[in-house]
Amino acid sequence: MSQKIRAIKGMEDLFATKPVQVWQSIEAQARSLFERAGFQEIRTPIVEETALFERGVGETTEIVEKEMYTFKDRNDKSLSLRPEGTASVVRAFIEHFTDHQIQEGRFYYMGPMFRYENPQKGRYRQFHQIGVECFGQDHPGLDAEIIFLLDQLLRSLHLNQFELKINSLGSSECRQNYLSALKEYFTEHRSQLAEEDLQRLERNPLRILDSKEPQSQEVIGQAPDLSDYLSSENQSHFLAVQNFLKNLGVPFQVDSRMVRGLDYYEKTVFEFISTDLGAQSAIAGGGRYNRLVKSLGGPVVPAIGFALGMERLVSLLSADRLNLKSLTKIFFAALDEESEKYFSALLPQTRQLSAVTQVDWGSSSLKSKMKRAARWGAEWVVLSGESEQQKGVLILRDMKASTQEEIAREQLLDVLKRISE
RNA sequence: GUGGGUGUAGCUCAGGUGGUUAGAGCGCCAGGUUGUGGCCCUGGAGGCCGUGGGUUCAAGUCCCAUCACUCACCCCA
Repeated sequence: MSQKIRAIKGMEDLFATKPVQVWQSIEAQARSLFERAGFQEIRTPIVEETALFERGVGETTEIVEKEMYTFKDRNDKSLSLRPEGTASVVRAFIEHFTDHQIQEGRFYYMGPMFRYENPQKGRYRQFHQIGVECFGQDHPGLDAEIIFLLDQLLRSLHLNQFELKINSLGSSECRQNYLSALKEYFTEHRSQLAEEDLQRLERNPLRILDSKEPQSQEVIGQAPDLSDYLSSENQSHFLAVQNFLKNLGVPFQVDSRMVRGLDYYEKTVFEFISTDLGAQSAIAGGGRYNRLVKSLGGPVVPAIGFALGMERLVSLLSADRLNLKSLTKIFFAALDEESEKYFSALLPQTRQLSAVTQVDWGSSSLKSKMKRAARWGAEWVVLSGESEQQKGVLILRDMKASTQEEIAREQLLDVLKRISE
């Protein structure tokens, strides 16, 4: 036997009926909500020039430094599979929309993203995101509207057990000031920090704030607070966001230690987390990125967006709460060739029914046909063999009740229509 | 990249301190029941015990390596 080819590590086939239905219903719900909020779908390529992500996501981020699927094409150009959605949407926005007088746009997307990481619960190399990007305004009301949209989506899916954390990172100047203050503070107290965190001190002091090292907690607790370094304009923006959220009835917690891993965020950032998701607690996250459009070569256009992790969300949703509707299953069992031809000729009409219909081709025994019907989950079996042929009738079996009746051929479609409602 | 756990039948898993022909449940196939699924009974197929090497008279079992899966760190959705 030749070597079995398997799916790539961290990439999954999704095929079982129930999970697929859950995905479909999430996607449908998202579309419906987003469209009503004035967003239009955008589908960008999965592959982009590597430089887009380097400049967009940030060259020193974890994602770009060691998690990208990067390769050369036949022309020796460096390409990468997208590790996230925002950079591509911004690129497309600059390419197609910024020549208008009004530089605005509301977009949503859904699709696979790729990061070369070691897989674990809630983390994959190919994973799927649903995201939203909104260009053109820097208003706290919009920040709240975007958060509300995401909150609404999660609630409409009957997701329980999640909470919203928000924070403001301030503008880049505020952040610079804060960063140096933070660095100074941790350097002073370096003896009390854990080994791990000493390394972070060099690379990215912000990360020490959400360190889980027990040893460091005390120092972290007394570290300078980002909120003290926000400019008054940023402070009032953040307060306004909170007030708008209250108006909208969206519960939230301010977490002044929350920092996010992508470089482009500033001002409002937020994260939806779940307590019963294992170590990967973030279901969705996002924030404002007012300078990204410009730094990718576009005009100055403020923007805000979020991304939602499909796999994580799906793992939290129980299929029965989504009340997935399933169609009646009708199985056609033909016992001779004449009956096969008859069922075949019937297909154009049976496919009009709001039912799942399946013809069992081939000359296996009735017993094995019945077995197949049961295994498939058929609720009804339409049976035809030689004697039915001669009498011009069919047998309709109710699999659940284990009863059956003879019906005239002419009545079949009416009867099927009735049972599939 | 680092650490832990697990790899035995299609699936879920048993197989003290090495010992002769590797098991169970479920599933699958056939028959009991000639044209009727589930329940029951009988029978059957299906295993290089992840892979490679080593120790031993003897390895599913011990040792080393390697691969895969999985959880966790890091980071993120």
